[in-house]
Amino acid sequence: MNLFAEVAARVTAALEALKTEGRLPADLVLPSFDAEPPRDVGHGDVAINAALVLAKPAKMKPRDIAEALKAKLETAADVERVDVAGPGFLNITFKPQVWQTLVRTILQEGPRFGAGSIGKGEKLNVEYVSANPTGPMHVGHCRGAVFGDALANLLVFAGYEVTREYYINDAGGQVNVLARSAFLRYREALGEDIGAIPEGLYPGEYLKPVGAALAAEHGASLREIPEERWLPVVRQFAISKMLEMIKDDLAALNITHEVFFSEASLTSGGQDKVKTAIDALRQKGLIYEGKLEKPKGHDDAEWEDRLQTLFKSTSFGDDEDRALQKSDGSYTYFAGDVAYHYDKLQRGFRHLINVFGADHVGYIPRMKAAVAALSGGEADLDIKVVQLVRLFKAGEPYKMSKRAGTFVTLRDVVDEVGRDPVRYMMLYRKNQETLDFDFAKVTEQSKDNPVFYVQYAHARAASVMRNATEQIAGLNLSVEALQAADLTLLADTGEIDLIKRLAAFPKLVEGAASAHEPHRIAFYLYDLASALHTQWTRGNDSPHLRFIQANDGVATSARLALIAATKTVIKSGLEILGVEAPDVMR
RNA sequence: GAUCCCGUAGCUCAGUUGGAUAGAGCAUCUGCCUUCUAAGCAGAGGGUCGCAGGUUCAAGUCCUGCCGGGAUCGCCA
Repeated sequence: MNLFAEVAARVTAALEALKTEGRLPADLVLPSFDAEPPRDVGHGDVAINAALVLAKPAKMKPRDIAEALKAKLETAADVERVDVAGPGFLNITFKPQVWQTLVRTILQEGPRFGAGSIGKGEKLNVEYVSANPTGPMHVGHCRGAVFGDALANLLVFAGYEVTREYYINDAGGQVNVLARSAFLRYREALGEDIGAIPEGLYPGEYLKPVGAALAAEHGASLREIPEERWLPVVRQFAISKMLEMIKDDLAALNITHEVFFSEASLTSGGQDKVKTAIDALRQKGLIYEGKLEKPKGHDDAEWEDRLQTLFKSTSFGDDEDRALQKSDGSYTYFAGDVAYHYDKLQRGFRHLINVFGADHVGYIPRMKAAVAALSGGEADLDIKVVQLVRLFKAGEPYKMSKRAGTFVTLRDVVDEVGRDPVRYMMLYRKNQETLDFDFAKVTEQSKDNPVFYVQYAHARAASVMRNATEQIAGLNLSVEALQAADLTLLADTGEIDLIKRLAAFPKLVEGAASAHEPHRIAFYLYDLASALHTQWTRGNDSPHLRFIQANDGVATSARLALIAATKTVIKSGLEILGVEAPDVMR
């Protein structure tokens, strides 16, 4: 149930009535308007701008429309009063029972409160992480992984049928580098002195077990054959080991994908899905052989004109057309990605979301162009870019070098600070904003770290429920009993304020889901936790406001109904973020 | 040279798709533990929303041009 959507429906009905009464032009097309919580508490419970947006098309003064609407809206039984304010806002103030009833609604709907608002069960694909299978996940991957996962959770909650995918880049040159690097470790495992790792190969220690496993499985036999024979074997072996490791790393963050899609599979087993996709584009007249112009900033000496197969992405807003085949005829990375997205479309997805790192921003226009071309404009692709994570240790920048193999792995971070703080911190920022991640601060279990603040609110709610049953004999805290509580006793301003924040949850979820912005949930939870802590402390100062009234089981039941509702919403929000909602703090 | 992201309180950042008097945390100052968990709460000070135009009933939010910081830029992935 969404209170604000309900009010919007009332306004629409009132406007229709005014049209049939001839007080608004009968042919008036109603523009979209908002019914939302006002920022200023002095402006009632719901602010409606309908009169303002209608003024021009209806050729009437906004305040006249507002007055007419006011007369319609203020007759509702649950409305305390309607004010026309400012240039023509309608401010509705509800009677307290609206808020009291909302507590019951939340208890009835439980974890479904706020869910299912916009997805309508439509299929939606979220592709995220997609790190190269050449080594362990480092902390740079972490943000995209957490963001994608929380976004997927959010969209599931909003009612989409979501598939989480990981695109494995197992077809390019870098997996051959991986294979040669693993082969070196294999020779090392056989007792050879391999010396320093040559330039251009991966130096990381994580390949040692792969080498050892190869030695255990193949003995010395691989060493006896030429590279063109051992390379595919070692490559396949190393990739699967790397994927195992990556899946373990993701599991440490509670992240799982339903589909791992192999780039190499596009052109294996006698098929060529890349060609199929290019042919589909060719049929639309979007493929040609040509040369690309030299980019402006390019060094003149190195430039050389080459004839390539190009996709006319400029027809879809890209700056230049993009190469699908290299001059030697092999496919570009982009060509494989085109084929992969063609495959997504053929699997019936019309809503696609890709999560990219900041280093891939230049790739966005061509990807959108490809999806627009392949789907004939039927599918939407949203590409979310997560900006860089800058590591700090106690305020000092924390340097890492990928070349020396001394990068901070995702696992290092999770082991050091824990899964919940990592996830919350990664989400407590807009995705387009660069993120400073300070080990010292995140490890600090202080108010500085919002995850503890929010989790503490949940634990505090659980604690109050536990204490109540101990202090009041025979108190029934089942959901059914709490629903039956006399909720008209919830009349304190702090209690009403807390309920109003709960009431905002469904609309907030809707906005976050349609904007693909999970961070809004994280910030909302902080506010909600704050409202609970506030009311708690008011009870410290004024004992009659405490949730538990040892001599009054009736009042206690009503307040615990509110606590239970708050606990439910905090838990729903934390589940979207993939963060635990503990009943006890350690 | 071009594209994308960012610019809001001393610092780190929100700002509900254009709403009314721009918010929170940290830091500073003043209070609250005999208490349902002080891992908490209340209050004060702190602003030319980078700059300049434009769009309209209304702009931190949309458009244009600058300034500053970051990322990216033919066949890598």
